Amino acid sequence: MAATIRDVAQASGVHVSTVSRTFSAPHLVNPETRNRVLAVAEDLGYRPNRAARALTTGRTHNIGLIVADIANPFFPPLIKAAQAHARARDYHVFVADTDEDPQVEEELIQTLTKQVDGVLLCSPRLSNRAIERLHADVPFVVVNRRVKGMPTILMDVGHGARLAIEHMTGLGHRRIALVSGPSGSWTSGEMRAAATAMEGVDLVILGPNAPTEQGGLAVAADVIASGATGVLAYNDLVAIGLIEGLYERGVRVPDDVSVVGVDDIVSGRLNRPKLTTVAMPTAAAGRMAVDLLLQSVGDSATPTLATLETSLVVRESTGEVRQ
Amino acid sequence: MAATIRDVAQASGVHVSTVSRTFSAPHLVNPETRNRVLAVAEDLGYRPNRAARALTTGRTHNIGLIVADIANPFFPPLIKAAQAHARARDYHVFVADTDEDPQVEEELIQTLTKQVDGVLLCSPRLSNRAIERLHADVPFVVVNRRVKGMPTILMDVGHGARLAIEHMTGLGHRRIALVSGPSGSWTSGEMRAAATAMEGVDLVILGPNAPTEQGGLAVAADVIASGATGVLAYNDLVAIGLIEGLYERGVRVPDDVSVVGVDDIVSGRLNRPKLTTVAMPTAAAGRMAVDLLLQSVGDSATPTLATLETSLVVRESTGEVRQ
DNA sequence: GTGAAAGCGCTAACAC
DNA sequence: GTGTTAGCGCTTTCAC
Repeated sequence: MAATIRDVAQASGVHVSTVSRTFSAPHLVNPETRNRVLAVAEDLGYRPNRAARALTTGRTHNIGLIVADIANPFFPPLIKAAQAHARARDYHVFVADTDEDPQVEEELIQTLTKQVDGVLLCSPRLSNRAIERLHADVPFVVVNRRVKGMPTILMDVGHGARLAIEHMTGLGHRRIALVSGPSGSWTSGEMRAAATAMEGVDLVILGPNAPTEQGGLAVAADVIASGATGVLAYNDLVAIGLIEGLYERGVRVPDDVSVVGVDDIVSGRLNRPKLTTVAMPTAAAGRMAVDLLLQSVGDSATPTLATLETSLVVRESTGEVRQ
Repeated sequence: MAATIRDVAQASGVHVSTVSRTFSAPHLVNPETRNRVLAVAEDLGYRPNRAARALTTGRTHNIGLIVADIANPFFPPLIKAAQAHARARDYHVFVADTDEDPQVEEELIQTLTKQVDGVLLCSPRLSNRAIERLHADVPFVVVNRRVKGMPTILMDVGHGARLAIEHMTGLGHRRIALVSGPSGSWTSGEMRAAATAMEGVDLVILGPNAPTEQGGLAVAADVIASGATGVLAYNDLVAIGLIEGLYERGVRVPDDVSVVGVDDIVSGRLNRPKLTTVAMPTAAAGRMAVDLLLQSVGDSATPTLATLETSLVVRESTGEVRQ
């Protein structure tokens, strides 16, 4: 059995409270005693039990990170960044995957609340009502979704959509197709709003579509039928599927049609043609979400909204319109 | 503040132990009482505090999952599967990323041990000595690495390598290049051993190489110089980089050279040419690792070795040798 | 600066 | 079948 605080106390001839202090309030203990305790602790391989500590302090030093789908390439960079950032602040992170199921998500959060100081909700499927209810038990930060009065990280995909469309009109494209995502998606809504508001663009909206390669593949025929020469896809997966679908129908990218994705996942960089895309600041979002969460754990009454900028990465899937 | 066991006891007119029993040993309590307690608990939104429970039972119902790099596309399917499987068994999972740093890894495991019942180590960078030392404090399962006397999940990449090479020789390729991975890698060693043992193959080994797209890109010139017409790459990332590098040098895949990867990451399916690859059973490995871990938590004395089969997925990056 | 003691939320003997 | 009690490993008053 691993050493406990009592073992250390006994072995160093002080009482448990002194040992406790040397770890949680070192300045309160005589340097000499402190060093002795530290030496013994080192010797015994003692490490404070965080769970036991949590019982009295109310701080678990854990956070929960809930994403829709770990295997969706959009998430791993966010998870990685959030985890690294949390750990640098001495927090461990539970990660869980809801498989896009609201039921699972709610159940999950409930069993997690007691073990964490807060939860990071990434693109939750839960209703606002459910989120607000759960919020009574544990602090939240939501990413890419708006829930009133809740700390939020948004990625400004509307701006990215504008950049993408301007990029294409700059290349001479007039008729632009927006391949939208699932109907409930906040991101899709933002893209649509931004695109619709732009002037001098002959916009056609296609969708809703599944946010996957399949979704892109399936919409290829519609894109061709629409007569658009420029396409902004809901995300990179859709863009890649679409390019594939166009290719199968003898339409070349970027020669015949230009395609822009959203997210900047790894596959887009690896693919040929390399995908022009709206880069989402996923890593930054992960870090900032952790910061916001840790901060709102301290003082609960500060809902904040942070909007992170997106940018356009021009690669090979866009080109000048054919004469 | 959330309801505790005492609140429930008081509100339902029984003692805490009875409440405790209704949750952890329901059969020991009178159905009538049990229902009453359950109703009150539901009403109060009571959920047992798992951390507190762990303090007395010694079972946290958490596991740790440590991977080298969350953003490496090899891992997310494993993480996803392990997490889902664990949760189905009422376990939560901490996931952590060591960024390939042994120092970080060891420190991480140490702070995690008290909060988990066991740790899943995926392709650890730690020395065997360090692993064995840590093992005194917490059960482990290691994936794709051999540590004596430790429960292990291996993916039979040697078999996959044989399949890949046979596939290429079957297409008429005689001279085959093995683009190996980092020198310490168990996977790379297995591939090499399997390839070397094959007869009737004119094998040339290139490497070690970085396990990344860059590694593949950098080795392209050597592959061409080697005169090989078939290549087995350390993993898909390397294969994709290599194809890119060959392409830049005017060498076409599969027309001039056939390339096989290992892993079966998403990008390989999305890329053109779609990658022929040795599919690693990552999801199955994740699930099985959890099973093994949970089992070895029960009875500590059963180190087991499970070897999972790999398979060859033939897609578009391999073809008949040019006449 | 250090010790004593209570208590965090829960389980596990042991009584009855 | 249920109550009583001790205690898991730790922090935190409160004394001294």
